[in-house]
Amino acid sequence: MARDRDPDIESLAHSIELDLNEIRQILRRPHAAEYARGQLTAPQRMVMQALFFSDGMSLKELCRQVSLSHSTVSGIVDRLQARGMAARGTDSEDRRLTRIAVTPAVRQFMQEQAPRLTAQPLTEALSRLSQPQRRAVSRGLRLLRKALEPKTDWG
Amino acid sequence: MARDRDPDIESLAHSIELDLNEIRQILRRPHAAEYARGQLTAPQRMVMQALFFSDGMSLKELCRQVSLSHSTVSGIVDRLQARGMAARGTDSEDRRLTRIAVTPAVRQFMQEQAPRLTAQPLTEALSRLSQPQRRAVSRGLRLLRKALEPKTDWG
DNA sequence: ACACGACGCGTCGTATACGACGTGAATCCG
DNA sequence: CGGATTCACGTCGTATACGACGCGTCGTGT
Repeated sequence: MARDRDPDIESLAHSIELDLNEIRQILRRPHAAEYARGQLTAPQRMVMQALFFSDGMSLKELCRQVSLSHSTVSGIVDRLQARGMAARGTDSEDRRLTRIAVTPAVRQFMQEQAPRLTAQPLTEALSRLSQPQRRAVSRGLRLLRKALEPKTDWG
Repeated sequence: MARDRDPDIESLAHSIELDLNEIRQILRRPHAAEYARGQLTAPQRMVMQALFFSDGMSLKELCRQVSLSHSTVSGIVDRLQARGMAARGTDSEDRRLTRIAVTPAVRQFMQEQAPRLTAQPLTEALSRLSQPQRRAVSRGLRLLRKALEPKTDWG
């Protein structure tokens, strides 16, 4: 079983793949333009947002929050650090951990700009939808994510 | 108007962003493992799939089909070409166009492997869902994509 | 015929994005 | 208590992914 090659599902998978590609592309593009002044790309903004709402966290925890591999996040933090927007420090409890946090100087600035850190194109797009439509989008994504998660046990 | 900062929508946008990230990550990972023997990454597979179902197409058309910028696709075709799986040729009608097609040698091989070119993790995930759930996923994505598309006119 | 703008493509620089590997620190265990 | 294992992180190599730039080609207008 499960080897039954269902053309309908495969065609649906293809169409979903294209939708995901286009959504990803649209979400990536405006960010670079919108935040060009702040020099923040979409992933950088996500990392800064996660850091801002905490007072320092390990790289591992940061990876979990943004759903990216540690090597990717490490590179992002590198650039953030080079710009003086984030700082690395060794945890005093466990010297394996790296404590990553936004710099105090930036923290003040972020406090005012925090609302602008949210994904604007996405927010605007959602605003154009009705409440039931928004729920449909959210539900569809959560369903897909759940179905994709390997560890999830589907009784 | 439209400047009313709705916390609900922003929170929803954040959650949707996380869902999209995780979906993307899951879809990217298994492909590398699944098609490691064929040396095909997910974008390479998409390009090959598009090429296979046509007898040569321009880079522009290829970009449109996979929703990627021409510079990205150009690089992917470079690697495909280096492996001898795709070929470039100049169009005789319009010398600006580059005619991209799968090599005849690979075409024979692809004919047998074509079914395996579909996104397997996605297909399997969708198989685990019921028909109404699949429709909910599809509908949610289409809604989001439509809402994100800038050119779309929303009466 | 011929500048000239529009178009398609290749390339470069930069930023993701990941797996694999190495290093050092903490933990486990005999 | 010392070796093995595990863990967190940094780094490397490769592959996306994009905008910007430049080149050659086409279409247009005069």
